[in-house]
Amino acid sequence: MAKSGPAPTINDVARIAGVSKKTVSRVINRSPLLKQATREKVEKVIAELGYTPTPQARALALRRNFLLGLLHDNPNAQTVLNFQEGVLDAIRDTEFALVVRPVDRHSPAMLDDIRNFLELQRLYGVLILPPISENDELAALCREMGCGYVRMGSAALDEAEHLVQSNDREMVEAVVDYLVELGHERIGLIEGPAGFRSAFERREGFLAAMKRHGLDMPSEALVQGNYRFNSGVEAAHQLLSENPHVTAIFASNDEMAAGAYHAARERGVDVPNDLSLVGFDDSPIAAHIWPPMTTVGWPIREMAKAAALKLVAPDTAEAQPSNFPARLVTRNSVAPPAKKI
Amino acid sequence: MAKSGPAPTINDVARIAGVSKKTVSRVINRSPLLKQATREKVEKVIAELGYTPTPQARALALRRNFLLGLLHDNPNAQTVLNFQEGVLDAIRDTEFALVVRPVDRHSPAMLDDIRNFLELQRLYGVLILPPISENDELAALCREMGCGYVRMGSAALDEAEHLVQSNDREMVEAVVDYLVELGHERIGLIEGPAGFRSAFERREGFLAAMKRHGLDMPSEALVQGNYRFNSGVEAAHQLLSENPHVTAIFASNDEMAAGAYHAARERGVDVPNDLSLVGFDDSPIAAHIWPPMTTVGWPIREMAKAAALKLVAPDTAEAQPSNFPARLVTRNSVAPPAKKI
DNA sequence: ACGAAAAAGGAAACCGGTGTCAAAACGTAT
DNA sequence: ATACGTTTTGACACCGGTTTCCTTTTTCGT
Repeated sequence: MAKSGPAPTINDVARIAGVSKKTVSRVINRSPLLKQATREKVEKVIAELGYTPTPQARALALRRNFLLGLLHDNPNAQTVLNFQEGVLDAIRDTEFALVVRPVDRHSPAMLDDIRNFLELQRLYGVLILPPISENDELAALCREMGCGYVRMGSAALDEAEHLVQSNDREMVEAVVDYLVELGHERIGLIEGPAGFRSAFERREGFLAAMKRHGLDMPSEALVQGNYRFNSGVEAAHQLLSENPHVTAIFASNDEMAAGAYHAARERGVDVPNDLSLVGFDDSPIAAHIWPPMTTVGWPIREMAKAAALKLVAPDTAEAQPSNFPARLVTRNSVAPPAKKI
Repeated sequence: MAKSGPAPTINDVARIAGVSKKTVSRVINRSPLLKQATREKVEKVIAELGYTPTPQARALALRRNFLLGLLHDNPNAQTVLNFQEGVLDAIRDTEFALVVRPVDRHSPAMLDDIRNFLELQRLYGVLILPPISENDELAALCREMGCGYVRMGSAALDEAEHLVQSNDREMVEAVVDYLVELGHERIGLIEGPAGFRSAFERREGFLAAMKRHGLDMPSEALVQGNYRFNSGVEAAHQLLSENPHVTAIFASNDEMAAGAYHAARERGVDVPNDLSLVGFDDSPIAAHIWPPMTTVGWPIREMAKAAALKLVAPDTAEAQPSNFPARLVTRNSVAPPAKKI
């Protein structure tokens, strides 16, 4: 375990073991056409020297590197971090590493920034998180740059082969079923911003379920937010002003649902007794708010792992599911409606 | 803007410009000993071809790569993400990239994992976030591996030259001053776990300020948590049971303060009228909880940027501050105490 | 106009791995 | 013992940059 001086190279190993570089390379790469005795001899030297091949030399020789990129626009910090962990699960004990790249989807220079980034780093592949995963120009850019990619999505996008998808729509339907089962009939919706696939899917799921149950859905019971806390506050105020009889509200994500808590408190309406609230995402705020929020949770980490495997080991990835069922996380923000008015 | 086929290399540029590789290399590296005419000729070809040198070849030739690592143990998702953004601010438009590595500080294999990681990736340097930045063995490991590092800390650690530090202690004193000014005299403390430098500093700051104001600090008014939400709930229950006269509680971080909200609600005590609560960190939960929490906020992003510059551009970093003043973020979880009992 | 010093540019080796292809070693049939 | 087909190994070029060192060109004083 000599530990100082420059790190040993393949040449050192070859010289000491009395074989050629190529043979050492074969040992490293588990080539099957090696005599057992030779392999062991070389492995012994490798162990003694503590030799590790450098990824940069391999990258050069193989004309590809071992870097995965994560492109995201921070919809939710905990989600992003969980995602990072999931990717790490997939590439742990491999030579791959994960480089992160937050981007600003509101910047007109976003695509150019990403182009420069890809040009400079020559990544093996990138994982793209919603909402920018919905950007088709970005996907086209990756293809043009010869960079592998996986788009995480909340619905079927066009490039099915690159997508790890999920089933937002049916989950929202399940939420409505659950509320209806408890007796709710007047349910409000705080939807997400226009242009977001997830917002679209969640709204459609909601509307479909309401229709299926033969429930009335007046247009004032649908208010749009932008996925942020403050918009949830405003949307809930508006919704409750215009629809005082609403007994439950579904918000397209937890941030906005938390905003609705806030608005309810300001109006003196009690959650869950006067008003049931359901969010979506199971972000940490859902567990920490009072009363703890009923929401829909994703196995984000598992999805991230599958997405990363799709890039780095497409063969094993085929054995992985490409659809990850979410589940309803029931906590205490939902109760049967108070008696009818 | 021809965009297909393999990316152009330095050889292509040299051939087309009619110069040698070395001359192209000189242009790229802004060598001063070039004739203006030659430089322009080469630059023109570079622009036409859209040539970008690959970092992996440079990495090999220069015997160092352009990867910064982020070692963290997710104390707070938003903090980690802000930190990532700050690092990106520092390395944007450079050839550096940021690779992330969540670790598990409770795993006995943590150091070995990190050793393997550093050995494999040969990073240019790593940024270490609290709480694992307090691990001296980890710092020693980095030194042994010849890997640059910066430890983010909430207090003066031994290796001053590697640290971007902050002033927890005085900030906590400011919190106490603020509470005392409002008339609070019986103030409880929920401190962080043993072994955390930040927890230590915050407790010492608290105790010093109490003493300075001549205020009594019975030992039952100090309860220990572990920086997590649930521990805050339990600690607050214990504290309020044993000290019913306490009018304010300072918790060493926002998560635990949020837990204290939860406990207060369970006990039917109103925040802030019956009990003032102050947290530390200004994490998103502080803004989203009801009523919004008064807390202490760090300029995390700026600190991250400074830390990254310290690694990649030590000279410019010297011009940067190494101490970043936090500020008290006053929201609505603090009120003057109810009339004395 | 000439020679010397300085400036500019190029040839070849090198960084640490991998691919190609031929040579060496080995086993077996004749 | 010889010939032949496999298996195992090595020599050498190459990936795309940088470095060292040397040659060519330019500049300048006299």
